[in-house]
Amino acid sequence: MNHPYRVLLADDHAVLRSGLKAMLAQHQDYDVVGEAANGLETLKMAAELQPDLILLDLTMPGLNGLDALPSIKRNSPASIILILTMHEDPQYFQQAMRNGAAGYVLKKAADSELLSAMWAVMHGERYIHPTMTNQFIEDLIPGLKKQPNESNWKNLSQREQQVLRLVALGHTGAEIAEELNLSPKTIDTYRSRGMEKLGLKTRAALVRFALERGLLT
Amino acid sequence: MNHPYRVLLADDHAVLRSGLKAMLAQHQDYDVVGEAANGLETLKMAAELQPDLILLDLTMPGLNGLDALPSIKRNSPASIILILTMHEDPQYFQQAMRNGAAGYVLKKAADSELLSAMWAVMHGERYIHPTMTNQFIEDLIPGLKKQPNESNWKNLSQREQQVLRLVALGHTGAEIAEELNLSPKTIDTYRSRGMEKLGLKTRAALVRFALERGLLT
DNA sequence: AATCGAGGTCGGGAAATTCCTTACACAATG
DNA sequence: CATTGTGTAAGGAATTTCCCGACCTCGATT
Repeated sequence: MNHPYRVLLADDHAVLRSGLKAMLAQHQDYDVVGEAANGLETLKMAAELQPDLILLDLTMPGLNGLDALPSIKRNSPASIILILTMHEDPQYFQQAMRNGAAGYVLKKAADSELLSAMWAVMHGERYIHPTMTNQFIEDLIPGLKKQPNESNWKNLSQREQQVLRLVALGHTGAEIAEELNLSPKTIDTYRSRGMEKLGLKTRAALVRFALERGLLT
Repeated sequence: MNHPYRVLLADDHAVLRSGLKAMLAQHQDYDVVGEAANGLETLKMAAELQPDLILLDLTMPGLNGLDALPSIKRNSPASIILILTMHEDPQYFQQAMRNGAAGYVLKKAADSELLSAMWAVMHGERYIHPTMTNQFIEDLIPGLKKQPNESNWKNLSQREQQVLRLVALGHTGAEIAEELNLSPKTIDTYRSRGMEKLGLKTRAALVRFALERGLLT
C-alpha cells in the first residue's frame, strides 16, 4: 500500500465532503477516489474501489456507518477505517472500535488533527480523539478517582495487601502459601486480619472492592 | 480563575521555553509568568507564583518533573499541570496521571494541539495525546484482541456462563444458589461442567480468564 | 419409534478450604 | 515498660468444593 493513499469519503453532508476534498487536494499523500452519502453507498463503493482509507461518518440516512462497518470490513478488508463524527457518545465510540475502526476523530477537530490521525492509522497505529479518551480516563489509570476512600487499603500491612490481592484473584490459601513460602495458616491470618480491617465479610465483597480500585491487573 | 491564564514553563531546554513563550505571546489567553529549568526551581516558582497552569517536562536535571509533581501539587494545589514531554513510555504516563497531572502532551505535537490541550485542561477536562491512548486501547475496549480464542466461552450454556461469572466474582456456591433460587448442588454442577469445558482447573485460572475478557464489569 | 446427547436439576460422601480463636516474637512508640 | 502493629503459625469447627451418580426434558439422529 503506497502513496498516494486512495481515500473514500463517507458522509451525508455534501458540504463537508467537498470541504474535506479541497483540504486533501492540497496534500499529495491522499487521493479522494470516491464519495458516498449513506451506508449502502459506502458499502458498494468500498467493495468496488477497495480504497486504502475510508473516512466514515457514523450517522447517515438509511444504513448508518456504525451498522455498515462490519459489512464494509468484510467486503473490503484491506481498507483502513477512520471514524469522523460529531458524536462524543462513548457508546458509539466503543462499538465502532470493536467493529474494526482504526481511529475515531471528532468533527470539531482541526484539519491538522485530522491529518495526523490519518497519518497515524495509515501507519498501523490507532488514533483516538483526546475528548473521547477523557471519558475513559478513570478506567485507564486505576486509582484516579478511587483515592477518596482508599484510606483503608493503605492502612493494611504489605503482607495483608499482598495476600488479599491474591485472594481476590481467586487463589486459594494453600496456593498463596506456596507462592510466599509460608504456612497456609499464616495466609489465613493475613486474610482474616485484612478483611477485618476493610470491613469485608465475604470473598465476593473483597473481589468487588479490588475490582473497583483496579487492584487486579 | 480568569483570563489571561498565568502560565509557568518548566523545561530544561531554554530553546524550547523561548519557542513556547513566543508562541504563547501570540495568544491573549495566556501569560507566561515564569520559567523553571529543573524540578526544584519549578517547585519554588510554583509555590511563589501560584500559576494557573504549569507546562511540565518530565525529565529535567536534578529533581525531575515526575518526582516533583506531588510536591508541586501540595505547594500550589490550584495549579493545573499539563505534562509536555517527549516520552511515550506508558510507565511515565500512568505515574504522571496518577500523581495529579491533568493532561499529557507529546513534544511532537503541533502547536495547535498543544493549544487545544491547554484549552481542555483549563476547562476542567483531561487531555491525553492520542499516541498514548494507543498503548491502552486494548484495555479500553474489552474484546478487541480477545476474540481469537473466545470460542470456548460462547459454547457454554447460559447457566454455565451465569454461574462461572459469579464464581469469578468471588461468590460462593451457596450465595449463587440463593441468587438463582437453585440448590447449591446444582450450582456445583454448573461450575464443574463449565470449568471442564474451558479447561480450567483452579478458581484462580477462572478469574484470570474472566478478567482477560472483561467479564467482570 | 427408539435412541442419543446436551442442558437443567439435585444428592451423597470425601477432600479441601475457610472461619474463629489463641499464641508468641519482635520492633516501634509513647 | 506497656501498648500497638506486624509477621508468623496451629487446632478445631464450619463451610465449600470436588468427584461421582442420577433423573428429566427436549430436540436431533437413526
